[in-house]
Amino acid sequence: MLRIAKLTDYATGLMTQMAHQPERWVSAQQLAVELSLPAPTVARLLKLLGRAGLVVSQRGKGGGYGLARPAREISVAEVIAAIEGPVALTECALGDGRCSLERDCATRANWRVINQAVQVALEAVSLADMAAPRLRPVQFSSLHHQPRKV
Amino acid sequence: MLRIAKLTDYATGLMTQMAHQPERWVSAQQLAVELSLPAPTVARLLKLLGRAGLVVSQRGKGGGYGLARPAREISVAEVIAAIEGPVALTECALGDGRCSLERDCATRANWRVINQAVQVALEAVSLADMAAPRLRPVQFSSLHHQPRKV
DNA sequence: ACTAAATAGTACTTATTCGATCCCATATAA
DNA sequence: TTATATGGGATCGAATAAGTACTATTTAGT
Ligand code: FES
Ligand code: FES
Repeated sequence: MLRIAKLTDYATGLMTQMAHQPERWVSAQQLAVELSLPAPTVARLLKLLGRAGLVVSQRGKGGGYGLARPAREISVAEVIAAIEGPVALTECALGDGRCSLERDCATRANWRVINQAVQVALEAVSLADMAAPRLRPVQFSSLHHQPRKV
Repeated sequence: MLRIAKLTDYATGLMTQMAHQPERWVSAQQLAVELSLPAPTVARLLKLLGRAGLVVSQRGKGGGYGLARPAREISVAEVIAAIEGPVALTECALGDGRCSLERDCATRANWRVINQAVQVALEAVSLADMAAPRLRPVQFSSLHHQPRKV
């Protein structure tokens, strides 16, 4: 189904929620309650996001998390990458071409191009877009393939 | 890491291989040997692809599989959909909005847009492209993110 | 008619990943 | 000093993916 992991979905939800309330230092507990997610999972995710540099944290009483940058400057691609690692639709797409089954491995080069296309699509959407009531349909004018019947 | 399933990777390999040799009726056995994949798995995949209408089959001696349409008219998006189902990065992206946690579920609408963006990116690449020695970098001229008002 | 070769369909088992939880250390405001 | 919060890691069960096995059906050739 070309799914992102559920944890990644949670993470985007957390980030979007933080984008809504720019008052610094929202606690993991509070976010868990607001999104009805298991608290330990939320805590773990925020740690990951912190390590990736997407959120900043303040320890101790009254502490919590906040977006490291303005919501407009954080893309969903970054959030996904923070949780699942870089976009790599296939195993061989990231280098170490161990599987030299294909003729000269043109396949790998082609997958790289596809990866980049998806990457660009995900970079085009920021957290501010996600927090907005409705994301404007992405403008894909030149990328049109002929419509296909089901 | 935003991976497609390994089986899906196999499937695209199978389709690409068939695009290389347009002589009809390549057997599952032969494809398994050519791609160094386990034969039963290849057989199962080809059945799925057949059910999806992407390959046609001929039973009996001398039979096998072949592309249902010219390679240029089959996109990788279709192959992925045949194995993994429709592109749905998140659970709620496809309807049945059970999780009404978000405010009016703007999130779902936004994920739909992202899904479509990825979908279009995958539709832009055909099997003929994959079979070609090198895929032309996808033309993403119009997909630039521009600041917008709220 | 018989046989070999191939797909069609399904059920089963194993491996891997995902998701959730727990524990303890560290920092900080009150 | 204490309550509260993050930082880091280890662990466990569930869900999913991947591989395997078996039987039935179709078809070309002899
Ligand atoms: S490196 Fe993956 S197909 Fe060649
Ligand atoms: S339906 Fe999924 S977030 Fe609302």
